[in-house]
Parts: sequence; C-alpha cells; structure tokens
Amino acid sequence: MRLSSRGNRHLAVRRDIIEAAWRLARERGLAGWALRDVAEAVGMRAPSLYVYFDNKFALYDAMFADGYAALLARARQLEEAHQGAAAVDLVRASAAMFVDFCVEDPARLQLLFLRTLPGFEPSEESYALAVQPFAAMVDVLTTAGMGRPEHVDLWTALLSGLATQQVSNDPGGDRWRRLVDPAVDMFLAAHLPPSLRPGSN
Amino acid sequence: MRLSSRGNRHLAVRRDIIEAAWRLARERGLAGWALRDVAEAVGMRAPSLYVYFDNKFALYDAMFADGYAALLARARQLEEAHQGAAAVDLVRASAAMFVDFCVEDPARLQLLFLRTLPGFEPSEESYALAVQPFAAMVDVLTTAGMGRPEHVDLWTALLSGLATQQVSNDPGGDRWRRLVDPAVDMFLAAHLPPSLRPGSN
DNA sequence: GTCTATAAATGGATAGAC
DNA sequence: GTCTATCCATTTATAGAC
Repeated sequence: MRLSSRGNRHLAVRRDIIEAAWRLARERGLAGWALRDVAEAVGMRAPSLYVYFDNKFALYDAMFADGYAALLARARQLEEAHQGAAAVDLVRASAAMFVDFCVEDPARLQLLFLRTLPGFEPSEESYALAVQPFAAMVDVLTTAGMGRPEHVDLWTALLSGLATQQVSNDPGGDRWRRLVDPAVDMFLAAHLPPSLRPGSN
Repeated sequence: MRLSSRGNRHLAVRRDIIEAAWRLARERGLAGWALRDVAEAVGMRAPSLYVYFDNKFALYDAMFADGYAALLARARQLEEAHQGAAAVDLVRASAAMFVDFCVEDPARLQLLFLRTLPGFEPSEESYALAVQPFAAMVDVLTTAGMGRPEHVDLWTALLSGLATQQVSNDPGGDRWRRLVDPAVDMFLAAHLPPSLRPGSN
C-alpha cells in the first residue's frame, strides 16, 4: 500500500512533467525550451527532474510514447463509434481524425512523424507503442479492401502531406485541412474495390 | 574594374560559405552545426564570417534562397526538355523531379518546406524567390487543365507527403519514392480533364 | 525527493589589433 | 578582411547537503 501509493505519486509527477513539456513545446516549438523551464512550470528546480528522467532525451521519449498513446486512444474511440457502420465511413472518419490530430499540435507532429529532432531516437518500448496506431489504420484500410502495403503507404503519405502543408504554409487556417474529403474521394475512386462502392451491394 | 573584382571575390567567398554550410547540414542536420564549424570548413575563424553574414539566421536565409534557386533551375531545365511534349508528360516528370529534389537532401527539405527551424523566417527577398518554383509548377498544372487552387494544393500535399514519408520512415530506401508514379496516376484519374486523356484528342 | 552550488561545454557575437 | 581574445548567455548534468 505505501509502496504503491509512492509509486503512484512518482508516476503522477512524471505525468505533470510530460504535460508541462508538451505545453512548452506547443508554445515555443519542440526544441524551444530548456529543462529549467519545464522544472519551473511544475514548481521545481531543474536538478529535481533527474529523479524522474535520466536526461532530456528520456523526457522526449516519454512525450513520444504519450503522443502515440493519445493517437491510439482516438483510433479506438473512432472504431467504437463506427461499430456496424460501413467500412468506408470509418476510412473517411479516420482520415479526418488523423489530419486533425497532426494539425492541432505541430510540435507533436514533428516529434511523432517528422523525426526532425536532432539526435533523438525513440526507445524500443516507445517504438513498440508507435506501431499500434499504425496497425489500427492498416486494419481500417484492410476492412475496406485497401490493406495492401502500397495502399497503406500512399494513404499515410497523402494524409501526412495534407497535415504538413497545413501546418507549414497556412498555420491556423484550413487551406489544406478542407481538402481531406476530396483527397479521400480521390483515393477511394482509385483504390476502393468495386464491390464496396456505394451503389453496389 | 578593381571594385567589381573585389565584389566578385566577396560573392565567391559567400558562395563558399553557403556551400560549406549545406555540407554540414547534410552531414549533421540542419541545426547540427555552429558558425565555428562553417568557418573551419572554409579555412577561416568564426568572426570573419560576420563580414559576409550579419548573423546565423542571415546565413540560413542565404541557404533558403540558394535552395529555391536550385529548385527553380531544375524546373526550367525540365520545361526546356519537354518543349512540344504532351502536357501530362511534363506533369509526370515534374512530380518525380520534385520528390527527388526533396529526398536527396532532407536538411534542405526541412529548411525550404517544413519550416522546422525555430525562429527562422525568410527575408522578403528570399521569399520572393521561393514563390517562383511554385509559380512554375502552377503553370505546368494549368497547361494540363489542373491549375485550380484546390488541384495545386492537393498536388503539393501529395508530393511533399511522399517525400516526407520517404525521408522520415525509410531514409536511403525507396519505399515511398517508387509510389510517385502510382500517386500521379491516381491524381490524374481524378482531375485530368477528359479532353487531355490519352486516347482522346 | 528537493534543494543550492557549480561544473563543463557550447556557441553566438563583439572589440580591437594588424 | 582576417585574426586573437574574450564576453556572455545558455543549458545539460552532477555533487552533495538537507
């Protein structure tokens, strides 16, 4: 009991630190803050952070895992909401979800998908977590008859391209965000099996 | 005469500095080097660089302009090589050229298109240069009957998405690079005017 | 677990001699 | 234009007291 509540406290502080780091990343960019700043944001001094993380990269690694956990949660939520719906509807909803997820936090997009942080490599544990949302997306596409690797890769390129353009060239706007539906139409027109097209059954 | 040759010398040294900086960016990442390193690479000491650039961002700005100039050169070259060819062929060739341009230098991709360098904003002059390759691409698409803004934006998203995925998730490979042609097929099937389709005339 | 103090390194930028 | 010398700020990380 005492041990576990101490463990819980430790984990709760870890969470606070991760969330403070995300806040700073959103405000100043993924690499635009120092450990001092994170410490201050949680009411500590920098050296105390080393009780919770071995170094700055370990904090980034925890953020990486946290980001993929958030994405996985949204994917699961979408899956539940689409129980019994047509496969294509889940495909559409997944596209919008993914692009919104990327656009709403450019620093997260950078850490999770752009690999732009010099020197950072996710740990094996975090990488294993990162695979799960990807697998969920493959499932969604497979159910709609578009699970082949070339389909999946083209799908990720299309969606991440829309997100990246939106964030890089029209931050705060929706110039590319609003192209998600047309882009999905284009993709479906080219790759959705005839048997799953609306109108057939 | 003396004045202009001095000016030429100055410009030549500037070029050397810019090229050394690109080399370092390719080796260590866009932000992975110090002015000291650039200076050493051109046989100087760091303070001497300030004769050629006001500060580090000014050097990045020159690299930015240089990158867009390189892209524009390739676009012009492609245009010339496709004098009299079918519009769709130039569209295809432009797609491959752009993705290759991005993939062959990830640091350049980052500086020119991803806006991932914290605090960096291109100067007005450099930005004006950046618009030109974009305009050239709009021309190419317009000639093929696909010049509407939504077409152009979807086109840039699709190609930059392929490039970014290639660089981020399969560096050195061709997992996404080889999808350029299928991606263009998909795009053309959805947007190329019937009158320009092969088979019609 | 948290602190103060500080090490150790980095890196942009300036002063001023030559 | 180039150099040496140096400033100054930043920041990761450690030592050791409490």
